[in-house]
Amino acid sequence: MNIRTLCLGILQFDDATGYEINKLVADGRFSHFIEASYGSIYPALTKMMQEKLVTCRTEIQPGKPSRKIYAITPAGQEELFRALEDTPRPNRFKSEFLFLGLFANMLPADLMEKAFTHHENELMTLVEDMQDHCNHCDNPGSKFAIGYGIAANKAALEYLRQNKHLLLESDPAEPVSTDVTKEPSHE
Amino acid sequence: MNIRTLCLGILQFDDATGYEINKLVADGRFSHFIEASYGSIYPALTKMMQEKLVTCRTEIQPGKPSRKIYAITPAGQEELFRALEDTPRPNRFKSEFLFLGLFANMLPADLMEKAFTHHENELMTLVEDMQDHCNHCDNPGSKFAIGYGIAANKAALEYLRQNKHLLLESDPAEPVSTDVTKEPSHE
DNA sequence: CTGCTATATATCATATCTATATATAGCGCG
DNA sequence: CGCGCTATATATAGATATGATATATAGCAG
Repeated sequence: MNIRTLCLGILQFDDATGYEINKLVADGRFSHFIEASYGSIYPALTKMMQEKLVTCRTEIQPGKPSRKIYAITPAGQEELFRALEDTPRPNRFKSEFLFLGLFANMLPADLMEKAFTHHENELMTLVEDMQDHCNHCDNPGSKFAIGYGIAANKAALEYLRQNKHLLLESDPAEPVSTDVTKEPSHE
Repeated sequence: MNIRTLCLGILQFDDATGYEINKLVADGRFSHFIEASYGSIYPALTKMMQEKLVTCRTEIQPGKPSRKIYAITPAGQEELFRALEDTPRPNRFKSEFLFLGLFANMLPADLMEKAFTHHENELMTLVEDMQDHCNHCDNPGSKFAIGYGIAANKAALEYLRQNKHLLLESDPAEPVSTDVTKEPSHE
């Protein structure tokens, strides 16, 4: 699945400008599926217009750049549904925060604590935004997707809260097990 | 955070060849942090060798391409820990499966069902592999990361199972049963 | 003995991202 | 009232990364 399919999919729901598509992919309702940015969206739209997969009407705005509003054509829909038949690629999850965690014992404690706090806030905000968004959403596919995201991120958040002590060597006050034979004093 | 930092981070734990780094990033212990592939790893290593951030010793194998084993230098460690001070970028999660879900009501039911089954199996395998991996893992940072992944993906899997009916046009009406016993249908 | 997988380096064409240029409007702030 | 900031809107250059392939050999299954 590529940028073309993403754009066609968005246009299948509603006509849009390149600017609007970018917003939807960066922040909005289409931000959890496929990555894209200006540099790929505008060329994709231009090319698909040449191939008659989309049409474009120009809305002149006095004093502002004209809005080029794209709409999907029947040929575009064919291409879209053809592409959707391919087995979707596996989910992609990448976390720089977790990468940082690999080096927890080699880094200053305050740096790690700052990172944990930051990440926790990030997850909280994300879950709240998604829950908010979920309420103002009627499309069942979107609702399902957001629900999926809420479930996964809530679980991650809970895991984070319950296990951060494993990397924040902070609370030795409450040792988990008393019959450990090995001295954990190394490093 | 970029490919350079990723490579330095891997080499911080152990010397490795470009081939091995690629394996670790594609499949292995370092597959949940930052994306990379041959085309970016080899050039990064070459450049970092010129900059003395890594060293390279060549191990000649008769009949096979020589192994170029890279090791991090003190300057490389400095660069690594410098880079780790930057606030990690937010987690990235992208799912083509969820994108497909947006069009559930426009696509053939069997296509959607196939996609759901496939995705469910994918998640199951992933969770199992991670649990397996978690047991044979001593590094606390790695353990934490895998635990995080297990928590999130288990929640996603559970959500999937409990909500797939929302997109699989559940026909909750009793279908083909000629038997009118009260036995709840299951399959 | 053929095909497949694994080891191992390397690069090319293509795709994509990041950052910027251009232009205007509106808003808050001192 | 101007200053900076944000938002709207298109577009692209340059840097970066991906995906596929080339090269070469070994081991294993059928």
